[in-house]
Amino acid sequence: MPWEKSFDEELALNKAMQVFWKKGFKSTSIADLIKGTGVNRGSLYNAFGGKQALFETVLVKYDRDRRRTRLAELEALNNPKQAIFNFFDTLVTDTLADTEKKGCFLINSASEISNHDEHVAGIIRNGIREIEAFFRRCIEVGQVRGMIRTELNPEATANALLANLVAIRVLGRGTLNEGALRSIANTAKQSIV
Amino acid sequence: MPWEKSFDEELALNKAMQVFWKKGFKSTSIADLIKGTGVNRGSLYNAFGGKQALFETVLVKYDRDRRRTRLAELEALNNPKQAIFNFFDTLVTDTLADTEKKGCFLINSASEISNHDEHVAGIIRNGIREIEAFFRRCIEVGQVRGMIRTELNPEATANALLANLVAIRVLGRGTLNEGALRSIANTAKQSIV
DNA sequence: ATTAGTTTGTACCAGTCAGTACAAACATGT
DNA sequence: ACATGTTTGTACTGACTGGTACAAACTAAT
Repeated sequence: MPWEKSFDEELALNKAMQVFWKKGFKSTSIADLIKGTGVNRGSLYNAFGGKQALFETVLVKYDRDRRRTRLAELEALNNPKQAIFNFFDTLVTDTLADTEKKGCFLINSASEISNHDEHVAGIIRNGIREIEAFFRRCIEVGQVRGMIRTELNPEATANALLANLVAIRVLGRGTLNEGALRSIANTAKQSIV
Repeated sequence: MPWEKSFDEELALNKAMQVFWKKGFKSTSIADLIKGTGVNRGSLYNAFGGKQALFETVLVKYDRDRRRTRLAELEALNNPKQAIFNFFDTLVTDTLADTEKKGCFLINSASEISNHDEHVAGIIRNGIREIEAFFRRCIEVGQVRGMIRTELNPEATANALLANLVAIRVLGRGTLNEGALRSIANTAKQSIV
């Protein structure tokens, strides 16, 4: 009967993710994916469909495995103010340590959103919206517990935090230096104390 | 002796700018540029060099004709607080009116900065730095004149304004809706009152 | 009218693009 | 040992990539 695949599908997806993450959809060629994953042409098309389908799979995987688990992790701290502080501290640390200047796959995709169809755009919008919702929940809970200023509008403040996140991710890929990035992260943190 | 060009070089550059602006460097093909400018292949290479050279020319032109003159215009108001308010109001208006979702050419380029060489990266960084410097000058002058809170750190606040600008430009291309964009612009304005 | 110096249009190049076709390789079930 | 049905590697497709070559078209000076 069937024959087992000679490659680890999960591993290949993760490697494909790295390639798309670093280069973006348009700049990634099938040849790049073959090289990056080690999976040959036939198997790649057989297992994942074409470039578009693979990108979508990998973006959803990123959104599920990284963004979602990361936010759940922070929310599990059960300390909303610390969650937001932790978020921005880690954000800057990661950005500075990221020698490949990959940034955030979701936000990178958002900035080339016009290259994608409505379905992918929906995945992106949803991911971004959930980040904003995470910030909002943190603020609301923090306010109830008296850890965050109650005069803040949770919605507006969440949007402001989102804006700072996006700017750090976009400009952290080679435009701004460490000092400026830290400054923005600091503004984000100060906005809720 | 020589023969006058049959096309308006300035006009062609502006049309080429539109194409690169909308699609980005990597996604723009020579065929796109020929169609967009109306200039044929031979003349295009003759007048502007290759794709890379044309992009650089057009980016510098944008930086000079748009970013620089816009900031000079605002600075000429001689009312720093109003300049910043005006900046963010116009920013949102423009973003919402921008049916092509082009965003800002400079910031678009910053988000694909890894596709470019060091020279182009320098142009981008310089443009961004000058925006930040504009914000900083506005804040410092505003503080001297008692129009802006003196407890604000001009540098940090300028970076925060820059962050809000970038987020509106990036997420305004199809990720966020009007309400969220206005919310971010409002946060920016509120941060200096 | 001839010449000189540019510009213009088109044909062409080699390389790359995403995607397909398909035979050979293969491990399992009989 | 054989049949089964999937996986794998490679050759190939036609379209597109950025860029070049070059003859024809052209204007201005002689």
